[in-house]
Amino acid sequence: MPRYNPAEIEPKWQQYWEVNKTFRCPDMPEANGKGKLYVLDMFPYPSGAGLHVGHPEGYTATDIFCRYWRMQGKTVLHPMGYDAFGLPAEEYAIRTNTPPRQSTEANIANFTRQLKMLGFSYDWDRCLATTDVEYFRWTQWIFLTLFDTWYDAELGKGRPISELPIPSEIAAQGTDAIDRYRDRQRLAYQDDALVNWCPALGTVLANEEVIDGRSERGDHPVQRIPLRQWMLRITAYADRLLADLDSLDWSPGIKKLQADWIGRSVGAEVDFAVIEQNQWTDWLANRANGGFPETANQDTIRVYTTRPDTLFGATYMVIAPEHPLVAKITSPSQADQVAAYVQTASFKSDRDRTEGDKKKTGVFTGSHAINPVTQKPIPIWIADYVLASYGTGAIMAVPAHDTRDYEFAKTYQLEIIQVVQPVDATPEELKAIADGETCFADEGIAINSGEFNGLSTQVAKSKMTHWLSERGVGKQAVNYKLRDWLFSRQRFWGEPFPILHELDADGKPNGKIRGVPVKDLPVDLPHLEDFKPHGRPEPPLAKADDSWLYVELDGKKYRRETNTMPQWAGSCWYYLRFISPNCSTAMVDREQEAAWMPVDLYIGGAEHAVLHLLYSRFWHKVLYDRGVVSHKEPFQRLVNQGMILSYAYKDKRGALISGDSVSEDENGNATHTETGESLERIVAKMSKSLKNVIDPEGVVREYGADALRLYEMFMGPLEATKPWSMQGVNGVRNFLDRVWRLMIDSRSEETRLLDTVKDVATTPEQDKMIHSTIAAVTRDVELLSFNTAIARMMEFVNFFTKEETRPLSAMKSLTLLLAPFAPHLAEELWALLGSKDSLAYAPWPTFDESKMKSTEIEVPLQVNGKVRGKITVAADCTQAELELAARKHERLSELLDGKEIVKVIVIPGRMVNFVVR
RNA sequence: GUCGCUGUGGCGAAAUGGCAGACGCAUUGGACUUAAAAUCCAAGGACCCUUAACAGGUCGUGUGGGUUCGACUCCCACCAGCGACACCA
Repeated sequence: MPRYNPAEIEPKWQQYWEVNKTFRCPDMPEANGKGKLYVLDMFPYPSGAGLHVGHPEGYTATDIFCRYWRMQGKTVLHPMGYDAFGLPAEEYAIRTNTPPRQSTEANIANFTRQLKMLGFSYDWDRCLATTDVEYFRWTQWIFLTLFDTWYDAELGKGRPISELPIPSEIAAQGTDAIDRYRDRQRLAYQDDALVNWCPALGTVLANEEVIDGRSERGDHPVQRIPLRQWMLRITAYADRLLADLDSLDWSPGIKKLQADWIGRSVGAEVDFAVIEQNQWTDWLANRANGGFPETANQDTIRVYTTRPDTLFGATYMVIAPEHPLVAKITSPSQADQVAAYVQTASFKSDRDRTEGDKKKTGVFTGSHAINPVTQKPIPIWIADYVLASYGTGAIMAVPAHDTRDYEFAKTYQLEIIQVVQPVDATPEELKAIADGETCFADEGIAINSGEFNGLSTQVAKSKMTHWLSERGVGKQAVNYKLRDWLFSRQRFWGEPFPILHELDADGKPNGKIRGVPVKDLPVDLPHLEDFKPHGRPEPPLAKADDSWLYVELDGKKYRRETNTMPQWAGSCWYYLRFISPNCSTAMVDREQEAAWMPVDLYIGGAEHAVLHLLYSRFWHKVLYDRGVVSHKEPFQRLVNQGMILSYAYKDKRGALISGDSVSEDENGNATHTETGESLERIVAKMSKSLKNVIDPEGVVREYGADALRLYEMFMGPLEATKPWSMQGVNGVRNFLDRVWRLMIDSRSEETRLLDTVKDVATTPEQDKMIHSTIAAVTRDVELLSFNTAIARMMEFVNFFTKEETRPLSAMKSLTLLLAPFAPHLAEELWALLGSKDSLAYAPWPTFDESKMKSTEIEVPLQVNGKVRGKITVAADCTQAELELAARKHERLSELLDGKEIVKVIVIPGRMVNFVVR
């Protein structure tokens, strides 16, 4: 009667673990254990929809890893929490006019219930949410630290703002000037930025949250408007964020993604004088004395180029429509055209600028600048293919050697001069380039470039840069695609900034700001009556009561900052809080931080490959510079789980059919169960619109949590994208049933071991199976190759199912191997096999290699690489013996008869190959 | 457009230079059963030849080429699917 019944044993063991605090992690790693292991999942956003089958994929992988290493004697830190600020909760609040905290807490409770149902071995006592006031107290504290830090480029290190050297001319202007100077240097600073304002969402968005001119969330249009915003100076850390990637155990793909996002390039800044040609000699002489200025003067346009070697080919210039010199250099005759163009560009979203046929547009300013090497005047154009936010917002255009400039020059009939010659090109290609019929953007040999002729691109670059800097006209420069991080949001449901704006006698901000004193943290969110956005880019917190909004401190009146932080803020440092979640004196306990960091294994989806990881690394480095943490990098090893897809079905009209009204025949042809119409099967992301969402809770109800866990791991490699199949779940459930029946008498009335499970010695053949399975599962778990580990356990079970007697020791080994994968079933069997305690800390089985080997092995015999026979020989057979045995093989000797044997390859224990003619 | 990942039976996959398809699903056959379910056992890449049977042969890991005694695996070129980025000078 007693069949394997997960509905009964799973809640039982979950309760056991909870009551006994089986997975509570000590404050510090065990002194006499085998070391610490910090394994982290990317914590979820607790959406109202509950758990998705994608969540348990990574969580099961880390859980198996943790349970395995606990059994191997490591002290394991394995926490879980919630990234709970964010737009959906606020949108729900706006719809229902209930505080977001309410729905957030309900969602968290639901997520926790669902996660516990899957039997993960988290230390739930460490659970936290980014929305906990005691958590964001420290998020605000970190912001104050960023606010209190400037980046010392010479030392390559963030330092307290009090240590910032004040230039004497600033100091001479008094304390207000000093304050303004300091505010400009802080890692957290305010700037009038062109922001992505999304009217539909009522907020500005980070560049990364805008996709093709539309919001990533909700797909609403986004406009660019100037607004005073908080920025974080992540660009100061660009070099370190790039260089320290080397030390990390991440996949090359993710590293490359990060490196490309940072986008470091080395080139030169060059000044082009916007003057008449007859003023050139004076200008140059002036530069030769004064050198290359820190910032460009009013009469020059500074450009950034990665190809200074092509300067002789710079036949025109382009500045961005937002460039500060636009008004100054526009000639009266061009003023109308320029104004119209600039206005059109400002209304264009990024999508309009980049999408479509990408035909380049622009307008002539009427002014010219002097090319510093040819000393000839070249026209200055305005075009939106030049971005204000990269480099200097201006370029020298070299149409012969840059595809964008080439397109533009062709459109407006601008001059094209070839200055680089390809090294290997056909005469036709050479002619096309020389005639301006083709653009050549690669490296080659300099031509038409005066004294630089004949130099390779690499040499010409450095010689040209040197030439320019000697004359004070240019210098070597490094640029990054990475921009400073736009950190403020005009939303309610986020961390308030711990910043106060000083007010003058009239109650107007006077431009001075200060941080909220640390002792006054946290700054909690105010109570709001109304959550509806008002459609202006002014934050909802501005609607708070005066009692919250206005503060008096040291005799001065202040108004609170009303922006809130983006969702990234809380997730930037949660891995640190898990180490000492209740520490009330610091964001993380110093000693515990040093003991547990870095995170040894971090698993999550690839969608966070760039932003979350980059932002976290940035904060971590600032905290490192300020002595809060002891390691340069937070996440030593990173693994991205693959996406789980699902089958969806379309009928002939393309309409989507729900999976439960589809039947498939043995060839995978799908038909509609009601109409009999044949359907097309596609594999796609799970979505409501495709009617192909799998609900993990339903799977647990029908098959059990152990089956769900096992299936998610058995589907394929962790990092691969793979489609969900309910039949596959049934398959692994079947395996768990077989494990149960291997040991448990399913015909008895009460749950008890089978009579065939006996405490007897194992046979050599059984030993071979036992030890090779232990060896394989151990290796596979360490490599995160869970699908193959499960396959090996299946082979083990298939083998012992056929054995008349099942030695108790073998059954115990299997139970322990299975424990990380299917912990509920394993605990139940472990108890039935006679143990009183949980197996969570039972020693992992060990293997003996000498018991894994057979005495005899079968070796394939090949002729010219084709298998023509097999022989069975002793496992330790030598090369000579093996060859001799092969020659004696009946069929082989027939085939070899009369042939000339050119060569014999003998690999002992593997194969024999005769090469004949 | 650029970069990255992937391509192996009806399906999910395994094997990273040495017997392709472990393991699982689905399928088929058998045992058990009055019967069914469940369970247990077994078969299976395609094609060909021969057969009562054992056996034997050819082809086969997206396509085309190459390296090698030997290639799913390494190299070159291409095709397809998925994903990311996308005027970054």
